[in-house]
Amino acid sequence: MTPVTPTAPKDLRPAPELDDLDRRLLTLLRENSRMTNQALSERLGIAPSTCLARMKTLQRTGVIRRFTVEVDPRALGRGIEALISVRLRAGARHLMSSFSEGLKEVPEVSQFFFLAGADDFLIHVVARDTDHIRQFVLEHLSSNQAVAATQTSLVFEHVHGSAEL
Amino acid sequence: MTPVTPTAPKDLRPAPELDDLDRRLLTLLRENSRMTNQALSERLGIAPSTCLARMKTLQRTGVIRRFTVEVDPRALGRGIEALISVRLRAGARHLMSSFSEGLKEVPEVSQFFFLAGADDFLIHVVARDTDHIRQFVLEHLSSNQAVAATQTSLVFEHVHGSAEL
DNA sequence: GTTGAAACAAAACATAA
DNA sequence: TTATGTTTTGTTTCAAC
Repeated sequence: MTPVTPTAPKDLRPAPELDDLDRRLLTLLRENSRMTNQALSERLGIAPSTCLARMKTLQRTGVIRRFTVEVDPRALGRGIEALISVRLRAGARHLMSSFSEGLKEVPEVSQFFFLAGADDFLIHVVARDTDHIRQFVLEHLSSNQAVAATQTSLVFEHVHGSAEL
Repeated sequence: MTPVTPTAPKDLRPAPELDDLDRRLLTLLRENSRMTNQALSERLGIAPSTCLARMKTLQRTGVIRRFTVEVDPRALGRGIEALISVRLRAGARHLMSSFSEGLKEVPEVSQFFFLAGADDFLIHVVARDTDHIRQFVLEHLSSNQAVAATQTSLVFEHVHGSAEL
């Protein structure tokens, strides 16, 4: 029996218990991850040393995966986005793992999902224009022996959730 | 004629020209947005003051939308993800805007896309378990008069792209 | 657009409570 | 967890290039 997840298995370490303070800290960091430790501690009403200790624990235990930045795709000359659902040939599932590793490094790929259901995965791509998307599909999907079918939907708007944790 | 995008229109300000230095700076920040200005300037081979000036410009012009953090959903007791595609009733398109605003504030909603194509949008939700997802669909989608149909796919794995800019 | 130097602020760490 | 002290490191401004 092969595992369900196609790429490197993740730790199944039980989720560390987060208290209300942790959640408020994560909420603040989600809004602005460059806030200084001091500013964070003030907003939380705790000592800077405590705040720092919390943050380190959150990083060490993997609750915080990384601090990152959201970039406007248009600024990078990537004004168009698409979602591409992909179905693999029945006999080609074992190729998903290597396929996944390759995809991750393709500049147009913003994120992708492995799915349970009719389609095997869904790729979110960010590109210059529709020709660029077509080229992506031809080069990285259609030409792949493992791919049975693809379906591309252009994205009118992409919204990130902003709810509290 | 109503606009295509259902939520607040975005600036159509032309993308500011980014040079190689800007792109390298963004790449570094994407890997770790809490790197100090000094460390960033060293990696780029420029003075700290120059690095700071670049970063401020990127923020001011909207190239950098926000500094944020990626949190492991499992740590929040949200161990399961799903993608839900939604088709609206033909006469209900005018409700998309208010629908969108509401969705953004629902804690389970990680992101969503407005689409051109057969489906009207696609919602990425993060939940405790499958019951939680079912409850989300019932409460926020099926019960909505504007929704004609939904289709839920569970996510086995969610991968973020890590290609250079 | 870039720089270095100076003044200021914060981080990191240890320690003791 | 906090408060405090010390040392090291980083931020920010600005005049000058």
